[in-house]
Amino acid sequence: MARRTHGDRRKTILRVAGRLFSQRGYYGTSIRDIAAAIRLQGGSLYAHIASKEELLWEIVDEAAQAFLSSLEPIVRSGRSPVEKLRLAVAAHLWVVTERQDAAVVFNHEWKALSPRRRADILARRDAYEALFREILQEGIEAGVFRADLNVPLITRFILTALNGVAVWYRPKGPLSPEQIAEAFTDWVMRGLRRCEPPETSG
Amino acid sequence: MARRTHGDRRKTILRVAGRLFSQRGYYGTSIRDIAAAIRLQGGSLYAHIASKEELLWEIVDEAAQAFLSSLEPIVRSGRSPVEKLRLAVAAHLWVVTERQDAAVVFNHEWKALSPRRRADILARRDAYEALFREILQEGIEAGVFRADLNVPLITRFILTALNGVAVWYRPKGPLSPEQIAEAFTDWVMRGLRRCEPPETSG
DNA sequence: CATTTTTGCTAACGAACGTTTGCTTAAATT
DNA sequence: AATTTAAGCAAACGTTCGTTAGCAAAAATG
Repeated sequence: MARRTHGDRRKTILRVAGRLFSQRGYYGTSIRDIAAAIRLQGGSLYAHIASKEELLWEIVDEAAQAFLSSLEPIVRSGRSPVEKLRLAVAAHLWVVTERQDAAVVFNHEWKALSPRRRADILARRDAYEALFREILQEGIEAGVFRADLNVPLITRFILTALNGVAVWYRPKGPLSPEQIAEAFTDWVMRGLRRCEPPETSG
Repeated sequence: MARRTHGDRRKTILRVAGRLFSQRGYYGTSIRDIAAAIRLQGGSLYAHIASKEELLWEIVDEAAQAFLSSLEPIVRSGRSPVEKLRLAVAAHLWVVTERQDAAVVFNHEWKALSPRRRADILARRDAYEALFREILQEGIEAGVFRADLNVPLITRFILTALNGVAVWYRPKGPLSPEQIAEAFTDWVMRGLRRCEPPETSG
């Protein structure tokens, strides 16, 4: 059976820290806040963690991994640009809704990291954005997306709008991640595609 | 001539506080940080301000005013929905680029306000969003925008993408606010409009 | 020029911060 | 049952926080 309690506490701490960091920010959350949320004394956390920044790092690092590892196979697949974009949007929204706190912290609190770790996260954020740009670029070169798109700019618009979902999404709200993905894809795609007569009637 | 220095110092403090709050966040910026940036001692600021939160409030309140007062006349004008949306996007981006720090602080640091002030800001933020929704709704009812748009959702996407510009925009960068507005409007509008043959040649 | 007001300094306040220490209890291992 | 290991507490460390008090220089006002 191995051990039961060991590591569980640590995961609880990480989960609670993620929630508080996402709600109040890194500097707005104290070690004692995190401890109190699981009915511990502040100092007791240090039996499980090395430092407050380590907590932030683990949350942000895990989010970076989640984003990158979900997008890479899509970009590398042999699908069409349109299909790639559709999947990429869905994948991004999957991470954003399934790991909401980590996504918010990843997007808003990376500045609180040490310079070395901040640089690491920024590099991976850039790599992610570059993968997204690749899809748009490919679509342009394949002639399915309009050639006059400002790819870096539009990519940023898309990613910003998608990341914003992490801030307002509520699992018990009226919209499922799939519905959000569909509405977003549907709307975004129209802005990208070259003008063609509609395929369906209506 | 009235007084020369009076009020200047205060405005300087507000400007510097806005910059630091936007770069490091409210909790990540200390009174001594702000003071040091204008070569003063921490305590000296209190000859000009009542509290740190007052600084945050003035920045956020001013931004709220700027956003609302720039959008209201557009929504109330007799223009077409398409023209209203174009102007609204341009106005939003004008505020966001011209008062960049305040816009970032308005979007990211309002949580640090006292409950009463936070509620005030949230109400005005909601009012702003409602004005934006009105434009989309009007466009649907006029038959120029697609009827199947999820208006609250798309409005959120648009505003989030626009607010994101406040984070990455650089006045000395390659893109002017006007270029950003044009690319954005151009792209967004295609996702909203009902399919029609283009009116203009080219 | 005298005086009031503004501006800034130094020093300190009490509170909260992240973190460490030493001790105790509980759990797991032999 | 004895012993090692893990988990948590209470208290304190040194630092930084927002803010205040008392005093000095500078500027504006009469």
